[in-house]
Amino acid sequence: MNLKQLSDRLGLSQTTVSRALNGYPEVSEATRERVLKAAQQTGYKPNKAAQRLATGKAKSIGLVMQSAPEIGGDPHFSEFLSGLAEEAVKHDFHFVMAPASPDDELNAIKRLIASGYVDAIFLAHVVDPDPRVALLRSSSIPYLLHGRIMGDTHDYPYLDVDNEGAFYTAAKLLLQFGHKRFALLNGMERFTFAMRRKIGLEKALGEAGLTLSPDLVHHSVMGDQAGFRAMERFLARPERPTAVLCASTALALGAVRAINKAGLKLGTDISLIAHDDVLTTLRPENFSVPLTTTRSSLKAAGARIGQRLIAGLDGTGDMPEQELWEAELIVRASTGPAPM
Amino acid sequence: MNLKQLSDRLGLSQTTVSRALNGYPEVSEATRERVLKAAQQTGYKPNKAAQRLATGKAKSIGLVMQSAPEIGGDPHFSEFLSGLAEEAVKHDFHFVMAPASPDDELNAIKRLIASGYVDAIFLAHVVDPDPRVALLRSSSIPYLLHGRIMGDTHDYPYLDVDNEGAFYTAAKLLLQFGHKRFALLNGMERFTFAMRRKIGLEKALGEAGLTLSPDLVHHSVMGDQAGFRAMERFLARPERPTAVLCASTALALGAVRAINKAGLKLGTDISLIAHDDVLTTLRPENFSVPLTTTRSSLKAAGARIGQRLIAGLDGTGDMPEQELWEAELIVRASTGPAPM
DNA sequence: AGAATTATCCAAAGCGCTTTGAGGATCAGG
DNA sequence: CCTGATCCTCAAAGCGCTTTGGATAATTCT
Repeated sequence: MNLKQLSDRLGLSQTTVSRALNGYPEVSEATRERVLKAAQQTGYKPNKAAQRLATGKAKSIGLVMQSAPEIGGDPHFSEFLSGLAEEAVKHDFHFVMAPASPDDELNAIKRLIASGYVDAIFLAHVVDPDPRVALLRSSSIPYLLHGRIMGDTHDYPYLDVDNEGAFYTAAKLLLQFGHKRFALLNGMERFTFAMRRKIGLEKALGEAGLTLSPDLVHHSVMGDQAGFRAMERFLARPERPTAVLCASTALALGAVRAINKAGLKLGTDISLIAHDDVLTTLRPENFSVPLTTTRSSLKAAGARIGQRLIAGLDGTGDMPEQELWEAELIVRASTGPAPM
Repeated sequence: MNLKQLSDRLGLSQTTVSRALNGYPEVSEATRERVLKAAQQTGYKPNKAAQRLATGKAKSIGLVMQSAPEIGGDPHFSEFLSGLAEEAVKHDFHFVMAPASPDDELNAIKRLIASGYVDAIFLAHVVDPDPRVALLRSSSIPYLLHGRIMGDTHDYPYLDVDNEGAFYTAAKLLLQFGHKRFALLNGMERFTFAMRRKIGLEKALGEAGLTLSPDLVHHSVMGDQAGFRAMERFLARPERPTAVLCASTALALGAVRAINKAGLKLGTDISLIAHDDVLTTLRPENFSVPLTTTRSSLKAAGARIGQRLIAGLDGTGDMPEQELWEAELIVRASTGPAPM
């Protein structure tokens, strides 16, 4: 069923039907009702591609999804997506996901923009320098980053968590407890969120006259396996760390296992703080020793990004261009005084 | 840059340019090369919406994503998606995700079909009866299910894991070990995969003259928290189970924690087998006591589904309509003889 | 050389929608 | 009864692409 058929059936012109459907004032209430009812009955749904072609708007936001094996089943990604989705569904938006191999991401974005399929583009996993950001900047399509590039230039729209501040605060707490030897289980080094977390930690240590030993820093995907392995290595060192910062609860899961296996007691022999993205499947409060965390909901970030993007497109937008969310420090049992 | 501009610039007609670009034979090699080069230089990318409108094909597959809070950040979903994506990227397909609140899913599918944005539809989280399947069946759009409805009718295309067989086999192993009291930590009751797993377990028990106590069956989302709580309840019962089947490693994670907390030894006091979807972030072999599992990669399923869907659209397809994958039983340390 | 192919290229229609610029009713006021 | 204003409705153009049915130029055959 298309517009023509529907209007023929109603004995009206396509114009009138289209206007009735889209809420234009030039059509009488009686007619509008008749049209609406007929559309309902016949199950008429406008063809999006045609609509898109005619209006230039598509109520859709695009995202390229890196389909690297390492990033594939990332629960962080899906958690974020679910927030985005929740917001999208409210406004009848959908997303177009263009999967791309990592080396082809730039082209994927170009294709996505040129395709005319999307009204706006969202980007995550920011690195530095990030050619994708440069591309978006020079294109005319609205976009929004989850994360920031490094440096203090704020001439692009983003939503980010204050990762530096989060780990700075976390480190401060551990320093107060008298810890001196810190380890860091971080995400992939190329991502700016990981860089900033490291910087936050180093800053706090620096203020206490300490430095972060490169041997006690680990960068990897944020899975429990990586956490376990890295932690085992850390614990095997002659001077093992007494305080650990983890970039995710998944890493922490592995780390805790290594700690248990080594016969150490979490919160006593060794303190740990993890960043908590509030993943539905892995809650820090449910660890055998509940985890102290810096918390910031990924899902909420997704929802907020959806909101901003959509509002921007609707022209409703009077949104801040940049947003920096503070993470909450939630103290639980995994942190305690440094052992003597 | 659009077709008209490009052809003007080349002094050719749109027809010729279009044909050159799409590999039709009616154009000389010299011209084709000239066109291709110009397209390259100007960065011309055909407008997908227009292409779609003209051809009816869009190289895109649609999926409605339930945006229920419970299902939101499901790592199973993203694991699957990553497989799908990997396959899609190979063939330059993309997906259109239509988020939908659970009570509106049917409409979301209808909209997606009518939108003309997608060439095929994929569905997961099959329930029974599943109105979505009925809808797809009666529509003319190609589709594919991940999972099956109940019963033995095979008149719709699907890819499923033999969940019944997997849990049957798992239960058999435990029965051989002399276990008599079984518990089941399952996914949401309404999903057919959960139903089938329960059936598999019951069948094995039935053959041994045993029955599954309803008090030792738990249905919930597959997160560690739910696993922990349910397991704690099970262990608090006067006659606690000696064997547990878990529908996911995330559930198992919680269950194991409860077991540890109760001071029981996994693989000795209590045996556990989990279904392993091969999530990147949670590997059963990395549990403190490595988990015996029934394994079937979700990601591989995603890839396979992408492959079938795409092949079907290309007409390349000579694919089986139905596929049932057997899960492998991988025995590790979490299973052992029933305690005396 | 003239006719019949064949190789190239083109004009125009059409996909389903929105939107502009007018035209036909309908109603009130003179 | 006629005029101007107010509603309502319509025909047609256009969004950017593919594709059908010719046309023109180049090539081959007799």
